[in-house]
Amino acid sequence: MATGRTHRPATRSRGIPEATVARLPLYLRALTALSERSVPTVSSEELAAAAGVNSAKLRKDFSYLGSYGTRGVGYDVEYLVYQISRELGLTQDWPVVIVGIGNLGAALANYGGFASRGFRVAALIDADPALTGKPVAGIPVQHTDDLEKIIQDNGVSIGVIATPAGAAQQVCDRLVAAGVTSILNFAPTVLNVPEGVDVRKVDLSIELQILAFHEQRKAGEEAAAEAAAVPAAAARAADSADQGPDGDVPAVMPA
Amino acid sequence: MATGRTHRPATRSRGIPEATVARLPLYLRALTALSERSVPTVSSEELAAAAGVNSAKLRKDFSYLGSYGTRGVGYDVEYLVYQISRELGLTQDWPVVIVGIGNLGAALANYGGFASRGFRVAALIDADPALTGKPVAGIPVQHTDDLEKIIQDNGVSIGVIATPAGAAQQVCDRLVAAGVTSILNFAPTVLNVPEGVDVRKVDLSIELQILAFHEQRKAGEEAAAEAAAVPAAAARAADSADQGPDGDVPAVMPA
DNA sequence: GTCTGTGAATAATTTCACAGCA
DNA sequence: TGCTGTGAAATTATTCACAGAC
Repeated sequence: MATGRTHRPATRSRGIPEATVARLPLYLRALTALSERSVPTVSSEELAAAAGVNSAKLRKDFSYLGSYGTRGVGYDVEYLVYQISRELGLTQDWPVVIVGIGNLGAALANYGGFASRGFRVAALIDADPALTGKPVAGIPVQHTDDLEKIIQDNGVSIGVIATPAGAAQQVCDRLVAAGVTSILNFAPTVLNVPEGVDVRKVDLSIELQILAFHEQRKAGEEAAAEAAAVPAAAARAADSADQGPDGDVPAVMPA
Repeated sequence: MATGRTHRPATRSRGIPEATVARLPLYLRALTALSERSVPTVSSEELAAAAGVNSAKLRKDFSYLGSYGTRGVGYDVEYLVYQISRELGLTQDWPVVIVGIGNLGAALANYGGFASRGFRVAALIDADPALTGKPVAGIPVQHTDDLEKIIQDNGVSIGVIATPAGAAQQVCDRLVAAGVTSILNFAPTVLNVPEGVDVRKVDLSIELQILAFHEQRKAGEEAAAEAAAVPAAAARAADSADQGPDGDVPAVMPA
């Protein structure tokens, strides 16, 4: 699989930096909460705190969207909710299909956060005939055989893959062939897609691994620091000291 | 590796950039797959393709870990698996608790990707007494009342929150008070934690929203020009050429 | 010749700090 | 006065391009 190119256009889609786009949903959520509490306006400082970012970053982000605030006052909550929703494309209805209705697929089907934000679960699809017809989250599961028809009948352009890793690429290929151009992938595998198709990946174990890295550093800062700064042989000696199981360190060493 | 002192703000995580840490699990997964196929060595080009990144980035990333490759040859797969695992802290056992055993919590409990990477689900915890004692993924669910005891008895330092948003902060506070210092949060809310506690967030709907943004852009540039007049959307040439400027790597995808 | 490791160049992102408007 | 909007500076990340080990 050397074709590589599966990622978004490294350049800004329009004027908006990718990092900013990734934060817009955070702001939107914080704003929605304020809106529900009928808060009329909010300062960059307050909103930033609610979204978990700092205020300079938030103001910079908003500056890419336009000048939607009022100096000396802050931002109008409702207006900003609308502007961000529109910018994210959430003022329209997005039918999505979820493929792979295991535990995770069922969790996704039940997840309220989709429906409340312009996403509509148009269909659930699974390869297991035993599931076909059974309702999950009130939606009957359909069989993979009908995938193409389902996509086309519902005008689906966003697909969610929650299958085992082994099935993901095949499902992806079929989704893309049927017209899907954005894929949210929960399967722990790298998907190959043609130019023009966006893939985002959510990997449960990757996040844990990143936490483990930081956790380990908290546990013993200096020991780890030495290990990497020192030539391989020393590093290896160092860690065979505290590792026992797992057989041993692979014998092959460069140099 | 250049043990030499570049003046780096010692405030930051050791020498390894956060962006690199976030990619190590990707490399590790690709390497594990190669290892299972008994592939002895791999070049940066091949491994990068398997991990979905470009080779210069991969080599740069590895250079932060040390010089684990062999010029003219590539990387020894087993050795690299070991080094990255060690760097990520996966050579030790991490007991984790999952709090909130709904659909998502059950999916996480069943997820094989944890066990295979040094994470051990030490306990499942839920506030619903009806669930208490029932096994999920072979592990009996325990009641929230015992949260502190469970954390302490099992020496848990990593907690996973899969509760509804409303319960997340409270659960988080109790986890932290009981000694947890890393939290993986699936609840759609911003968690407040004291200094020294790491939080990573996985938000299912945020990813979909980012996709919708790009999808909208694909659908028609003119729609976006509705409210705010922007300079014409320069349709930028795609970044088609991705591989090295030298020889094209043979593409696997048949157009 | 091949392929890694890495300085140097470039690009993206964050932060600073303050001008300017309500 | 209070707070936004934004150039400029600082920081971080990516890519280039090539020296050097095999």
